[in-house]
Amino acid sequence: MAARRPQRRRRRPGRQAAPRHDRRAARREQRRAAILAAALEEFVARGFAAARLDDVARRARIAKGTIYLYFRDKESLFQELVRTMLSPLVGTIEAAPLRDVPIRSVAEMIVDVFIKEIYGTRRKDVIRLIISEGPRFPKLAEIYYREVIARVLPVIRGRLALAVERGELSRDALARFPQLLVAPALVAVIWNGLFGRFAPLEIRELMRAHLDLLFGDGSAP
Amino acid sequence: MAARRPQRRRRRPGRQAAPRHDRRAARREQRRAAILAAALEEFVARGFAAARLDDVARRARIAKGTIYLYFRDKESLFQELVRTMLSPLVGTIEAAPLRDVPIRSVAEMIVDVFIKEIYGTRRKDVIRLIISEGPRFPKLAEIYYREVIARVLPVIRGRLALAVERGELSRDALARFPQLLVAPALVAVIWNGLFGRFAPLEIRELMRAHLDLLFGDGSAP
Amino acid sequence: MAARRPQRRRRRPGRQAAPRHDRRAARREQRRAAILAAALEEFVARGFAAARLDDVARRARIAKGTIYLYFRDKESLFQELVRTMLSPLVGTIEAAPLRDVPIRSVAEMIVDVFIKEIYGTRRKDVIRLIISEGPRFPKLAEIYYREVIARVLPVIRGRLALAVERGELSRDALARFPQLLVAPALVAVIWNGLFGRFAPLEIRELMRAHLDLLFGDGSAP
Amino acid sequence: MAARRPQRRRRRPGRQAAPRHDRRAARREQRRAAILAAALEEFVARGFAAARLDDVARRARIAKGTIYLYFRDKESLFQELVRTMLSPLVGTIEAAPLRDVPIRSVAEMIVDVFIKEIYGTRRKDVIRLIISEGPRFPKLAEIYYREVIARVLPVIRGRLALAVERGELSRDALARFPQLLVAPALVAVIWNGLFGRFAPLEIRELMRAHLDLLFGDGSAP
DNA sequence: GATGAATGAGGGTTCATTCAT
DNA sequence: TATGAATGAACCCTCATTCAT
Repeated sequence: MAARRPQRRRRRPGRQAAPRHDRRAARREQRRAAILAAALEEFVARGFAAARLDDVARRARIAKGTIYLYFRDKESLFQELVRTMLSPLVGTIEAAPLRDVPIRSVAEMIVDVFIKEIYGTRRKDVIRLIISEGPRFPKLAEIYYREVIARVLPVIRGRLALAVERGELSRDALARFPQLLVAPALVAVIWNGLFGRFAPLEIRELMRAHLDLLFGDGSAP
Repeated sequence: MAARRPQRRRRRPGRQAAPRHDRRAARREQRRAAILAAALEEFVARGFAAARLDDVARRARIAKGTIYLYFRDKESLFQELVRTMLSPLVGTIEAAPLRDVPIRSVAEMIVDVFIKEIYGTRRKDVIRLIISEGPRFPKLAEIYYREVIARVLPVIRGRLALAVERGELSRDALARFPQLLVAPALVAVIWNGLFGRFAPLEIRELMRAHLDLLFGDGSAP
Repeated sequence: MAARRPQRRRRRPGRQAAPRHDRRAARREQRRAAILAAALEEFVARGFAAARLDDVARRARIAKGTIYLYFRDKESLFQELVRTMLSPLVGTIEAAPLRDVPIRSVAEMIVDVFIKEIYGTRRKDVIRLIISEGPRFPKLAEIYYREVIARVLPVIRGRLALAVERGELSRDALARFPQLLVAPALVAVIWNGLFGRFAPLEIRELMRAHLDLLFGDGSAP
Repeated sequence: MAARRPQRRRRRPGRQAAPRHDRRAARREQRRAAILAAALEEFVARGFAAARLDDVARRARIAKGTIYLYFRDKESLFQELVRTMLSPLVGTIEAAPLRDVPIRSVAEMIVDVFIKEIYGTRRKDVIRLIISEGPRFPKLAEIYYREVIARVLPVIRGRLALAVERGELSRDALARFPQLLVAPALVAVIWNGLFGRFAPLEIRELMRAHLDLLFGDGSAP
């Protein structure tokens, strides 16, 4: 049996179902993901400056030097982390059929996405990281703005403007400041990160109350 | 009897206006303030971990070792900074005559205080610091919660509950989640810190729109 | 079966005499030794507190940080130094065939070992270090007591007790206080460390005189 | 009564029983002694390098700067400490009527003095300090040698030589190496400093055994 | 590619010494 | 003379980055 090991390593010529190239690329992608996952944990736990690449490497079960084969330096790793975590989310929003449902449902959808895809995942920690480190890394804030905010906000603002046009909304306040829609959700992220131990803030209740204030709760005209 | 105390402190009139002891205490307070001011700049600019006490000292025009005559260590300096910056604000809110004005005015007052005393000052940076560093410094979050949140929030919540009782508010949403009142203002602090260069958010406009959503703008029933 | 282990270690003959792993371990051991040697010089020259790891590194021709790859911290380096220097000596004493030679020869052997293996080597400096720093590093004194004193002393005491039993010694003074045997040698170490410049103490002469006092010099009955 | 305080400060002209000068000198001497006492504690507890003048000052209940009014610097303070502690002892030995008592009594006297005046007092700690720090402070070792060793040793050696001459001693070993007389006592100081917790060494018993070995115990010829 | 030993700049903290009061 | 605040050099230790294997 031990004699077979060498054979496994030599590939029979002309038979590769998956070419060596692909398998390498897959392995590479796997490693990259492992590093990013490890980096997320460490950056979240300690902040950018205090996180140690040594710990990232250990957590990803690779050698410290290997990180530099995948990322130029610590800051670059951080940037890629943010990009990787948040970009997929943008598609979800952009693809949502916002025009075809009542505005209150649109708002509920957006809040739901925030709660499920951000508050309920590690993404909330990434948001916290952006808030924390953004001021020190202009490039980070810029990436986030360009790749997330600048793509999501106009979509939402557009739908809200349409709602005003259609008479679904009697005021243009929300259309002018779409941030008002999710502001409490963001505050919940921060609040629970800081004060969750003392006075946890139930984000679902909070947002229901918020939406009731914005749209009425249906119980009364 | 109490009237005599001041007399003991005054030395013979016309000899020394400020005795040596007082002058020292004054100088000490001045130095402490200078260090705190310098620390604020550096912590805001670089975050806690990356800020260098060397720079704090240089900025305060003192020697590095002098910092340790006023603060036990870097973390202690940070804590004192937060305490010093935020505590005075609490009194303002606590002392406000909230019960005797209509609830919309109360809300406007609170928003005004936030805009003038936080957004318009260095305090907004302290808030940002707390958000950034709080998760890593449980003690910091606790201090802030105990000394600020836990003292201000009940006052506001109480007034909002009273408003519900009095029929000033038709829903109890705000009373249950007073955070909804200032959430957008906090978001404005964060937003402008991150994206002010790309898309500044006018906090006054934002909060007027917010209050209009909550209370109506008076233009329409 | 045990015979196969060596085979597993030897790679194919004629290819690599020393596999990479062994070479690394050897290099590691070499470095460790270099650091310990450098630390000995510096600690002896300046004492624990005043010795600078910077100088240790320079002397060992490595970077400052490298020390921390081999030793947890300064104190740990110090402890390892003491352990490394003294432990090998213990075996020598334990293995000596004390029971089969006359007690005077035993005493001479012990004194010889002290002179050759301690007084004649850097170990005397380590002894001085223990004396100097022991009171401040209880752990150090404990290590030394447990690993050296507690292993050597009973052996010597046992042999002396046997000598009393056998009638080789007419008094039990030495058996009760074996320290009396080497006390002058220790004093010589200290004396020459302090006053060698003014009045060197010839340890061989001193110890011969000492043994003569204890056992007689054979010239007279 | 309070009115008298100012009067106490003004001295009535022409009446000083003790002139101002003397009282100042006395106070000065007192302070100096307090500093030395405090320094002894601190140097003994932490060693020269690790002792902090801040602690010395606090212990002496003076300001840190005041130390520099009495001693040039830390090292100078250390030297003066050693000098002050040991010099008085020398007179005791020099003045002892060594010639008129039997040599065994002389030896017992010397041992007694060591036990009472060194082992039983803080002087043992000073001895330990000299052993510890001497190699790093040649001046210290020199002072000790010149002021203590060089004055005491010849006296003892002389008496021992006389004993040989008189036939009180059959060998000249002790006369040639008077250190042999007190070596075990010195070892006891060191031993108990290091290992007292594990295996205290009873210096009186030890020295009695030692003297018995040197002179016989009288029980047998 | 992967490793992990090695590097060395950098920062928090201490403390002997100075000096204005 | 006495004080104690202030200084700043020094030193331990960390960790991002490099590089020989």
